[in-house]
Amino acid sequence: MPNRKEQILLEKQAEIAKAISHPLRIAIVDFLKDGEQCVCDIADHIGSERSNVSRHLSVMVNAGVLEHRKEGLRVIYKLKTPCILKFFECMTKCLKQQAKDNKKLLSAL
Amino acid sequence: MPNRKEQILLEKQAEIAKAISHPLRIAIVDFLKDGEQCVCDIADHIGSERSNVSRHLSVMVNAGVLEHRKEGLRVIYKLKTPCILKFFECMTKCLKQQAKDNKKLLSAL
DNA sequence: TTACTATGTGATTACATACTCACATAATAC
DNA sequence: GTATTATGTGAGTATGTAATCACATAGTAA
Repeated sequence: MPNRKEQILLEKQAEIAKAISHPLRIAIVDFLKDGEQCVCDIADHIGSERSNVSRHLSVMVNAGVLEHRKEGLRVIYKLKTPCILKFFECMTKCLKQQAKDNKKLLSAL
Repeated sequence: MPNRKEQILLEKQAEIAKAISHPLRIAIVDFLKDGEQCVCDIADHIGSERSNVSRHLSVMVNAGVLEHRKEGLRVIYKLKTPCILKFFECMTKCLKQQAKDNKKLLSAL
């Protein structure tokens, strides 16, 4: 039974996790780790409609994962906090652990 | 345009992120960081119906975030990979960064 | 056996999300 | 001015999710 403050923290944390809980959004963040990009290049890279990509990007901006600025016709998006990349290291670690467990299970059969 | 292998990796990563992208699930993981717990104690602690908690737990088990074992009448859940806790450090860092940005913005007005 | 407890699941409802298409807006070039 | 390009958004649809209730199952105890 969390109190009001804890509840807000939980919701904020959930919002960040939710912001990257989609394959396209993970691909976008991974693409942006090498530097900022415009919507059109992001869309080309991940292979999805620009309107769809635009929506995914705004979700991540609202969660505080990305930031953007206008530059002529283009809108440039980039990672807001470098620590978001640590998520990916964590997830890769978790997946490796899972793979190891599966292997162990498999060889035990 | 990711290939098949990359696509699977993206989906797995998204599944892990999705597994903790809910306030109750974050509260559960946070509760379990101090040790394994049964469903009833988890439900009591986070203040939600057992049936609901049971479903949240199974989502996290399926994503490989938690594991469980039976002990008499109880089913005991615990964190599968300790690295999942690093998620929380990352998220807290991101939130602190956001708070700092907001403060800066506020004082600039 | 019966009674009780812990857990999980089917069915339902309400709500959220992802995607596509068409269109609006804003900046640029001519 | 018109044309073009990049981006974002409203509407619609299809799908997914969370929560609740009722019930089934499995283990325990008497």
